[in-house]
Amino acid sequence: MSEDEGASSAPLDFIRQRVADDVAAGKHGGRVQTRFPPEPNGYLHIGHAKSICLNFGIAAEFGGRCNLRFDDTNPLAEDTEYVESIKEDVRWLGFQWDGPEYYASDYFTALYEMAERLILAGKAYVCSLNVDQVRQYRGSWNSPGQDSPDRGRSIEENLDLFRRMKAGEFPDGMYTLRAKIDMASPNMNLRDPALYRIRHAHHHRTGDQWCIYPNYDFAHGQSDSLEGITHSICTLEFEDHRPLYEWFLEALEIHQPQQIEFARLNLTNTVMSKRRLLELVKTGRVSGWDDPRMPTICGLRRRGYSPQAIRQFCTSIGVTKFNSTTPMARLEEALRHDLNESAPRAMAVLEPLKVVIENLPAEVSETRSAANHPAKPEMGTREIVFGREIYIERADFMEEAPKSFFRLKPGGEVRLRFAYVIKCHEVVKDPQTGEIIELRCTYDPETSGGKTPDGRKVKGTIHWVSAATAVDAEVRLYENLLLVESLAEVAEGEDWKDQLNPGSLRVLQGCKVEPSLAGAAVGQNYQFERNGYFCLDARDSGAERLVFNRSVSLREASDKG
RNA sequence: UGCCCGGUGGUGUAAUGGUAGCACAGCAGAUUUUGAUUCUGCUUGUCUAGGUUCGAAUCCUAGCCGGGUAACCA
Repeated sequence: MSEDEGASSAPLDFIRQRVADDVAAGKHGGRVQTRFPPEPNGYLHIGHAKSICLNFGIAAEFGGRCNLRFDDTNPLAEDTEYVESIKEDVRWLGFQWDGPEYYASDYFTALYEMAERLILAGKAYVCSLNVDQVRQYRGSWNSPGQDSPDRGRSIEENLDLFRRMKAGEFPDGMYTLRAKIDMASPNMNLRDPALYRIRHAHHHRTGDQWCIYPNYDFAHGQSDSLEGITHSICTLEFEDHRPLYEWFLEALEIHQPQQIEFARLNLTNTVMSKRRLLELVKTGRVSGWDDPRMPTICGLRRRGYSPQAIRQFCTSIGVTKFNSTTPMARLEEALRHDLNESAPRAMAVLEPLKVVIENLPAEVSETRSAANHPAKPEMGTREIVFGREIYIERADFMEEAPKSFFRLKPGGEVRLRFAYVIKCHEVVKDPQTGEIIELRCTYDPETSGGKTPDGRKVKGTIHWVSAATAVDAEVRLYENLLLVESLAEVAEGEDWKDQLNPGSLRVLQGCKVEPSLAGAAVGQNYQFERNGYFCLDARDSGAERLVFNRSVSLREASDKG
């Protein structure tokens, strides 16, 4: 990891401060152990990356360990497809969990035994209320709940019923196991929460071995405890669950990790909820979980984001309890910051306009040397060919240009990067449509390498590719998924999908790229000079077809003519 | 309406009772064979009202505003 990711000199966020205090105080013997606990019911996104960087980062910085644990207590939602993608994404981000990957389902037997212990201690009971009744009995914010009629069931009967639940004697929903806490608690989570529900469902790992499954609250804390977690870091919405988390561990008298909550990441102009992400995939609004417009880790990867850019972004946004929204520009800036350093440069013309150099014979071609990085000679050079016919960007020519436009115009000069200064003499148009189809220019042989020995100023420099050696490519340009910054702005009753940006994907065919790019490898980032950062599309590129994704554009001056 | 949590420039984030700093964005300038990069400078902030203190962004009280919360989801 690069220097600017280091946390050594940076001030500690409130969680790291707390961990540091605990270590200093010798809590847990000075040991630090965290965990990243995804539910395998969807793909990881940039919000998860924040959590991953936090948990793995803290473990690394304090000489501790970090577990990967799948929180798979709901067989209806979970699948091995998600398990595999999550493992791949965590690794790709640059983290390695300690030991094997863990699963809450590994603890089903242990959790079952804990439940029996609670029953034996008179702290849990089997309840026959259905979902609606439970809701009614729970009361409201302003009124206390009522005890379930089964709350006074004997320990023997509770144990018998619970064992028969496990044995599969009852249909789904007939009984639940509930904690006996306080139906009048101001914290709803403490009004006799459900611990176990009957679900005759196939689990992705335990198969049909179980027909009762623990709920999150009963599984999470004890899983943390079983693994010896010291700091259980989660998002803000679990804050109200902390008293329950602690209640179970105290009732069971087992190792007690400290739950600490932080604010999840919100990004502008995109969607982050698993539900909406799934909806985009299912309705075909995007090509899949790894569509380059998606804020998923695999989407960002395919888009061309580097793991270090994502990590750098995650450390730069900080960790607090304040519910904030980070501008998407911030993520993009992190990518530019990384790729500006590391990406070799190349030339590619996205919307080609042919230029004929009239004073250069067709049979003459010149080889020129081009730097792969303007500030890093150690990245070497490559050879590019200059010939009579070249392509330039249509946008780099203007027939009637304002003064502020300093690229090519009729009668004007412009420098071809790494080559010569050319002058435009004639604009050839399609007689029918009036569309500009070709420019007739001459080059100045005295300006080899773009230098002007006579000292005249040529302000504009544009990129180009030679027609003779150019390779065809498809280029995909991306914009934000959402037109609005936040879906909170969408009125009640409206479909949030109406806010999707219809221009989020623009496909350009017939782009002309320099021949060196024909050998581009998946995972290699390039800067196409003056156009942005690009990478080969991992899914749609092939031997016969070059497809490049624009990861992010270059920053652009606002007064560009 | 209860309970819990939060509120520092436009956006985020530091300052741990002692000079309100940094990043991103914005603006201005320098450099530049990428209108990129780099460099320099600038604008903008402690929710409100009381209190404690020599001194408060920080501690206390009240209010205001924002978020979370009443699945057999996680």
